[in-house]
Amino acid sequence: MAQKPGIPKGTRDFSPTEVAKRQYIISTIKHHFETFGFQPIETPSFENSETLMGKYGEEGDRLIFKILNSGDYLAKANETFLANKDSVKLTSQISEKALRYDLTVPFARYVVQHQNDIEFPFRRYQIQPVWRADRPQKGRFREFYQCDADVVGSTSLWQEVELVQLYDSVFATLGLAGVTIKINNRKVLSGIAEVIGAKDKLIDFTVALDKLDKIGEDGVKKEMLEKGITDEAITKVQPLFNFTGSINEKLDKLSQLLASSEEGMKGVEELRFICDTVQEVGLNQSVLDLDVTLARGLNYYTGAIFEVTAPEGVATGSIGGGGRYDDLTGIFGLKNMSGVGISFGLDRIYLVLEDLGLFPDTVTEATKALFINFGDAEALYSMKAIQKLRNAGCKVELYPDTVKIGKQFQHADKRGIPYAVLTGAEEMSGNKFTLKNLATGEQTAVSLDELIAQLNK
RNA sequence: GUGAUUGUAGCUCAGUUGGUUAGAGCGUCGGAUUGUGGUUCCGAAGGUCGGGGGUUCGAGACCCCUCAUUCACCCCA
Repeated sequence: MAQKPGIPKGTRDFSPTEVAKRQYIISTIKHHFETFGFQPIETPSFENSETLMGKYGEEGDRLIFKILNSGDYLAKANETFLANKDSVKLTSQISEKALRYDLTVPFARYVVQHQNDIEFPFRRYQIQPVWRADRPQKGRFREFYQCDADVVGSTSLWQEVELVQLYDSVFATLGLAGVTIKINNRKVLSGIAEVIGAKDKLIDFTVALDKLDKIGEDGVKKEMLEKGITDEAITKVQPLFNFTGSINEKLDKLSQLLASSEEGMKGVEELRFICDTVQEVGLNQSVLDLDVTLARGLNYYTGAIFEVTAPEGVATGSIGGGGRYDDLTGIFGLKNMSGVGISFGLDRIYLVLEDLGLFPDTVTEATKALFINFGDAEALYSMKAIQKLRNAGCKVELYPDTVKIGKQFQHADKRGIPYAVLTGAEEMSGNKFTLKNLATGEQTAVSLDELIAQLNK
């Protein structure tokens, strides 16, 4: 028991079935990315630490997996830091590389590094694992996949419109009804903070507001007070706690609230354009909703903010998120390069589809028919047919050992193989094959051509 | 990082106030059944009770430490 091998917490092995299901989601997402004109890139699993550190806030830095330097890494370490157990300072000396924390920052690095070879606006997608040194819990892993689509080099709000449509297309194809695409705008949040005179507390303010549906109105107010936001300011945002109505009604309310804030009004205008246009064009299945409490942790967003939540009743956090970032490449020295992107949380989408039983049966089907092995002569006869079947694109295989027929059937059954092919002396003499449907039990004698036709259906 | 939770067979779990040789279901393997599986019946294998220490005549059970697990918070996909 105790000696049984294991894997690090927050990581997972994937069985053949699980991989098949994951591939199904990935290929759906990929298909839609390409339909929308995005091109794939890949970046390394690990980056130089300075590329990642400081981009996700203090909390983010703590959650980045650092890679120890090779060789005698303590030799160069500062004695004082070591003696004082100053982990933060020591880390920067003994670790120069780190596992990527998301795909957006490496993408920004990529854009800056390859700016002369890129034709802008550049639409790229990227589907790769990322790592976070988090405590795992439900729907939360230390290694998980992100599927990102971003556009850089255009400030046009048509990009935001398209990204909403992209979300909608993917979830419609996956058969996931009742998905809500929530939208907000950083400028609106900034505007609110400005109007209530808490502009310096923007982050604290938004983080608290974001928790409204979780801890309730009183909880949010309490947290805001703890963070030093005044009673007076909280009174001013009172309307936000009961912010209901249609998108247009909400936008009108926001206009009144933010009338004195230039930035806030800009945000409202942006939201109005995106929402109006999306409604005009229409969505397949998803619902677009304006949620002023939507904040998201990443502080590099400057315009639109997106978050996608699973249908009600499914216990999972958000299954996607994204937004507009006007200056992400700025930190790497490339100014005026606005980008906007969205991300799909593969692992969480998997959990939701599994929960709702939305994986098509065909996803996990592998081998179509198993040839029963009666002996070497029969196996040779089978193998000649198998070669032709495979050339014709049929997924078939021969049971490798001459064991009891029952056992071979059982094997096919457990593998979920739908057909068995029997080739004994009888079949060989008539140049036939006995094809048995394992679900119904019915079996028929067929020629090779008929076999190919049957198994290719 | 904070607060809880649970560790007994491959899996899911029983196990009485501390008391002989630690059980069940499912799964695995063998047989009934040498050209017919998924049903049924019979049989078998499989355990350092997470690890270490302690209390006791006696510990799976009680105490301490430790490791692992799951969940919530922080944060986030």
